[in-house]
Amino acid sequence: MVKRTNYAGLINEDYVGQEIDLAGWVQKRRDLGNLIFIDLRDREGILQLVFSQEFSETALALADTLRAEYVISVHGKVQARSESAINPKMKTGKVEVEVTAIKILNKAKTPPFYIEDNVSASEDLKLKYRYLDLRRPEMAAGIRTRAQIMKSVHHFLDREDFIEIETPDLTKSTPEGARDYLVPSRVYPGSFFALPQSPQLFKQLLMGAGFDRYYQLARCFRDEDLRGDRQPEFTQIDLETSFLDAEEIQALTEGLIAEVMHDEKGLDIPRPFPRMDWDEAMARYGSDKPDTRFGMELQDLSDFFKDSSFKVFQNAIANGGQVKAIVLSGAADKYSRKDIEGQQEHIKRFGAKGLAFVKVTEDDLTGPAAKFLKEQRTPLLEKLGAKAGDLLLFVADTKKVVADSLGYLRVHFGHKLGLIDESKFNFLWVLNWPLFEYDEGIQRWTAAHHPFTMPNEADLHYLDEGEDPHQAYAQSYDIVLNGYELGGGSIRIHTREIQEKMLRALGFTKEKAQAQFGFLLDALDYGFPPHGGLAIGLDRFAMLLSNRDNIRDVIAFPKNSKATEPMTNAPMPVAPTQLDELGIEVEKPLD
RNA sequence: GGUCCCAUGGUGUAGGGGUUAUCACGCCUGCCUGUCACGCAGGAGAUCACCGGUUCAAAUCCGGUUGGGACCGCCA
Repeated sequence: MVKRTNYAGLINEDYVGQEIDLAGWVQKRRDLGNLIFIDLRDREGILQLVFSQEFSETALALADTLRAEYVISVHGKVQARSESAINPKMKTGKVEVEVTAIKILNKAKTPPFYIEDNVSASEDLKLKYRYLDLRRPEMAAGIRTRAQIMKSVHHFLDREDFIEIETPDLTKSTPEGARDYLVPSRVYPGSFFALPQSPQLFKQLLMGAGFDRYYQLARCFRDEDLRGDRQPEFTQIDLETSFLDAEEIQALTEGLIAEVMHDEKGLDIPRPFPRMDWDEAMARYGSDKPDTRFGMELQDLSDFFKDSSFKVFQNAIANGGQVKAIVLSGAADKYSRKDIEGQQEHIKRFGAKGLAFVKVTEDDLTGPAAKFLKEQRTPLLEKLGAKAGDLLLFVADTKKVVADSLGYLRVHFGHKLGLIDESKFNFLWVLNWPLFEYDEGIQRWTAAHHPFTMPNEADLHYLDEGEDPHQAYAQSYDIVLNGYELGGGSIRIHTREIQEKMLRALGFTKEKAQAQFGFLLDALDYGFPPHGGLAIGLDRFAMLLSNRDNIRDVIAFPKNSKATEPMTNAPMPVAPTQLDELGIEVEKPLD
């Protein structure tokens, strides 16, 4: 086989006159009889090849037998196309290669879907033939964006004197957090390793070991149901530092992100990034990861409607809830009553009992709720900054239901109304999270971030016996990008005293705490430095920089939404002998 | 665990009780020397996901199963 001299996708006018050797896939054949055009595709792009008896009779004959996705190598001369033959839609459209020799390296069956961007094949089919899907330029681009990010991260953190350290994948199951993926131990039947949900405790222990600045592109595993931005295995840009406070860690993170944005997008993101307290984010956006590319903020009308004749509003307020609204500017005529009632169905998922709405006309309000609000039209519009032509949406309920519902509607209509500038990258720090959150399912308080998060200094006393720990806020911070939680971190607890208090507040007895986290508690006794860190979701970062809406698109071999892998058919039942060795008996054999 | 949606040639689809099962792309054959969504002529290709029910008659209606997608719960 002849050595390839160039990538097809990189050939341009500079190469005119040169003899080159290319290798790649047949994207398209256009057979005009004694003149055949082949679009040759390789990892860098597509280039037109010309076959004619003028250049080679043999090559022309072989070109006639080419089909889509055949793998070929060619030798030929780069020529400028005549003015009328230039294709402005192609990067290589000013040139073509006159082929004097061709070798068919392999044939191909007709692929089950077209190898081109914007294919409409089902997700399932594309995953089954993932190696074909990845041939599509937009898919390859996502994978390469991911690689670029990793490269920038290595460069930046290496320059900042971080030490890359690997932590175990076979580790210990922990009761807090997500469901573990378990790995049975052959040597100790009945005992299991767990795959790490994150390297959290190991990286803290590395601080205890004195490494001072650690990082890792860490694979993490969580056995929970999937979403567009969640896969059971994913990668974190994981870092931890000693002796830095939250602001210093944030500044460092901003440097890291700015470098990635510069390298990958050529953008200079202004620093410092905007910051917002968690309470404020929830109040203004109904979300702990607000998309700040557009306004339409939630406005609190609880005081305004305190004495309202509208019973729905009044009752919600009397029961300790809220009334909030969003203003859809100029949208009064864009949506029918039916459209809005459709949205009402959507927010029932969040527990909302209803969605009140009015359309603002020149001197009136219309819609089902109008009669209750008409009298207050002028002060209401003034309070909301609304005007004729606007559509007002109200939700009256508990604080959480109001935030979830209006938070969802804000994002939904923000997209629908085209308020979002898709070219923007709005980074935002969300600070001062609650230390705990109430888990309705198991009826107890759990760590909002994780159990090793340091409370705010002023809130430390809430962890004391007899106090209400649930009022405490944490020294934790999330980095948000365009409405996605890109990453998060915190200052960690570095004394045994506070860590024990924390575990007690979470319902651990002293014995259980020692059994589960004894290795950490003991380590804290041996001169543990103050420390903190953060982890960024590499998959989400790559997804957002590639303008995709599913992290599958930036993972070479992802799972489908049912947590299986259609190409290899994993997971699969295993041979009984394998189970015997592990001392495992399966209740209901699957075959 | 729950809710909603989808399943028809290789791919995307039309069809909502009786059809020769629609169309486009793709595929195959032939013709064609400037195409790039090539063109022209012809052709092949579908147990309408599976099982059961209703009916004289089911791709179509009903029930279930399987597979897939989105969301809630769950998950940082």
